[in-house]
Amino acid sequence: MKSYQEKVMEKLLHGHGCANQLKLIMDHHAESDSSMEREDLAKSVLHCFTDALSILTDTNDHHQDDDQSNNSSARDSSHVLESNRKPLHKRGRKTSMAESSDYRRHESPNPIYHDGFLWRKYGQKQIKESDHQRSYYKCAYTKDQKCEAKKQVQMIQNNPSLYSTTYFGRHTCQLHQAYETFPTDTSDPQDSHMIRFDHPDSSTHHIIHLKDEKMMPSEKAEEWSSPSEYMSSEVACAVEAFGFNPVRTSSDFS
DNA sequence: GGCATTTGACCGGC
DNA sequence: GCCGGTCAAATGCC
Repeated sequence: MKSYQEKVMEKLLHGHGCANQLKLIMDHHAESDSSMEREDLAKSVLHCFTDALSILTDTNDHHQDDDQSNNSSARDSSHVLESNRKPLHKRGRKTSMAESSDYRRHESPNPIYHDGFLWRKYGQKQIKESDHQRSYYKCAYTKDQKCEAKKQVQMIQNNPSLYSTTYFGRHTCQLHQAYETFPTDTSDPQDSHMIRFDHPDSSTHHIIHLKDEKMMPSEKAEEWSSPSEYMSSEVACAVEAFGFNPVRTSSDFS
């Protein structure tokens, strides 16, 4: 019996082969003008990715169950006594987060912007200069792995709704651990997916929000040399034109 | 019961 | 004193 990794690899290799065929046809479109053949190949690629995602989704569900039982014992052993709480004078801000040099901003129509990390909400405030409340999130691994990444989410526009997500600090948590517990519910037809690309010579990053794109497993993205190896040619061309490097992918589950 | 979220209070910077 | 960021008890959900 095949393991789920083998099943996923089989699907991905098939999809990769179909994508290569599609690319060849598109490169030599003068010789072959079969739109039906291209459409079939595109469907095959999409189908392979959908199957691979389904397998991963099922597997993730089992991993989450395992993780929950393992984490519960870890939490018990790291139980913090009441007397170990931070003194009151440690509370409150030290410096403005917006004045921090290490922050990145992203705007999205979706308030629940999934960037591949797990976040825990720790506050919400009505901001004077805005009509909308601002939500504060910490990395879910703040305690376990002393990850100090944070983000703020705030609605900046009503119609159409637009949310600003500002990131502070860098994740020091183990990425693979975050992905293993990352929900990947693809049952929703409105489901959308995102890819993050870090620019090679700067600290900026760019995020592509993909509707109806089926993505590959995030950990694979770092192994590929070209975006065309794991995403649709349309998106890959756009990404390669920008010269960005793929870093990670994620999917919405709202 | 355990977990995440909500919410009011607290804190430090300005 | 105002404001934004954080804490932690209360609350809700599963």
